[in-house]
Amino acid sequence: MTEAARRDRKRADTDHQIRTVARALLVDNGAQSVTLRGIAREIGITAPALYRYYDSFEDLIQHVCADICADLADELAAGLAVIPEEDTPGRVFAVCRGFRAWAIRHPREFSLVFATPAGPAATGATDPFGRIFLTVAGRVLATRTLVVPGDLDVPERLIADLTLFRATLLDNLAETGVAVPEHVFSLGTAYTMLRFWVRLYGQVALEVFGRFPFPVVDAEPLFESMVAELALEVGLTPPG
Amino acid sequence: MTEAARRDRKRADTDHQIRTVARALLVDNGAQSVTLRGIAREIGITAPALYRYYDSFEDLIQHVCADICADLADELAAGLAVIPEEDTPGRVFAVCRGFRAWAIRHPREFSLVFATPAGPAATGATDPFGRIFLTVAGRVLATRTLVVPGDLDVPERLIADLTLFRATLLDNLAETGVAVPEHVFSLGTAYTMLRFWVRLYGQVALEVFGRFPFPVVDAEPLFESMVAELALEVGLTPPG
DNA sequence: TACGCGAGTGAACACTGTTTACCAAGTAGT
DNA sequence: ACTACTTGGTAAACAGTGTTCACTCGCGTA
Repeated sequence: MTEAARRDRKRADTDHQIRTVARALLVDNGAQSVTLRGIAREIGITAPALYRYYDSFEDLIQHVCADICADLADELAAGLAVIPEEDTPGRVFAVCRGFRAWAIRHPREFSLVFATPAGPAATGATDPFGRIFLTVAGRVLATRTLVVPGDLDVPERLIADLTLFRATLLDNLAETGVAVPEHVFSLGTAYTMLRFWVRLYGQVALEVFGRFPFPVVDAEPLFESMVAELALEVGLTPPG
Repeated sequence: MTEAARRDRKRADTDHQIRTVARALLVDNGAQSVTLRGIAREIGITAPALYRYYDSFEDLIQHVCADICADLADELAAGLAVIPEEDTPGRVFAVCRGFRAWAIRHPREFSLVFATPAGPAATGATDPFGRIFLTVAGRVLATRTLVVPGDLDVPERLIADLTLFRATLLDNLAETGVAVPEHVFSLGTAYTMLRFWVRLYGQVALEVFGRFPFPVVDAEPLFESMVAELALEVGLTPPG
């Protein structure tokens, strides 16, 4: 029994090593240098051995994506831990700034995770980053100090999707141990989170991909002004 | 002399054919199926011959990107041509909706062009899509019926970049024959355009990539509400 | 002790982008 | 008209890719 456990641990060990090496290759030498043979060579085995751990190359990098998302989640959570729970504006800003800072510090990981068209299957709750954003932002908004549009103000045609979104959110929060009374999480709250995400993603992706319609020399004030405007709209007083 | 012209035309012909076939492969069989040998096979030549037309594979798809952007620009321009010049709200909505419609109709082209991290060199005015957005949106905003923040209201740290942006814009407009008095194109206008672009790109990219934090069943009302909100903020009365 | 399972290997297959040497055709120069 | 040169194209090769198949070798269990 202990023997089987040891064997399993060793397998999990090299499995972890595989993904670690893959990520190292990605950050050091770019996405097109992460290859089966390259990974295998780096850990001292041969390429076909990797098929004992993953069904295909695609399968491997999908798991690498999951790892990356987990790290991003950890970093956001760590940044959030420093800020008192009552300071909702501070927490919101921490998440936004943390996301941008991570994206800038890890542009290749960001590209891999966020610029790869995900099949319709990945849009569910299993989506790695979905959990991050849902959990982190959900915790913040659970303190319900936001000024959000009332349920009657959200566009009628959005109700169906927003209801689904809220359900996903509450499920995810409950799963991580945060119980949120359903009545404090209005459809307006869900709508606000969605708008947050659209602008945050747009701003960060444009900056990382260099797709602003002109050569921006310093994107930070642009980002700061956007998040300040965003916070203002939802009734958060930005910290000085 | 006519002989040389014929030769040049033939060369331009096959050159055009190359990019056309490359795009067809992209659209029909996905990005990973556009390959030098595949393209060559489709037009009845062999792979190394393509090097008479492009320096490398990367060079080729870069030109394909340019073609794609040109088509997008044409489509936006065509949609804009139907709407009278005085109807600024209609024109703004046409651009936004046209961009989304094109992205949904051509998801693979969209991914190729907008989800590929562009080196710092491509962020200049030579960037293919930069010209589109700049030109199209610039023409619209040249009618100056927008309610934009005054120059004194734009965040101080943004002035440098916004000034550069405005200069790029005016240059580009002048280049396409639209002369805009500099005083009607305030920094606030440039700022507004940037905010427009961030949200539009974020929304469309999230939809095409399937990266919303929950499985959206009908993204259109989400898009419509976003663009309506956006228009409202800049003082445009949305059409019924 | 023999069995079986599982990690790992080596060779092969069908690809990929890219380079080199070569070739045929047509233009240009004298 | 007869060279000389450019131009578009080819065949072969090279290094590398994901993937498969047959085959080991070692370890845990019956």
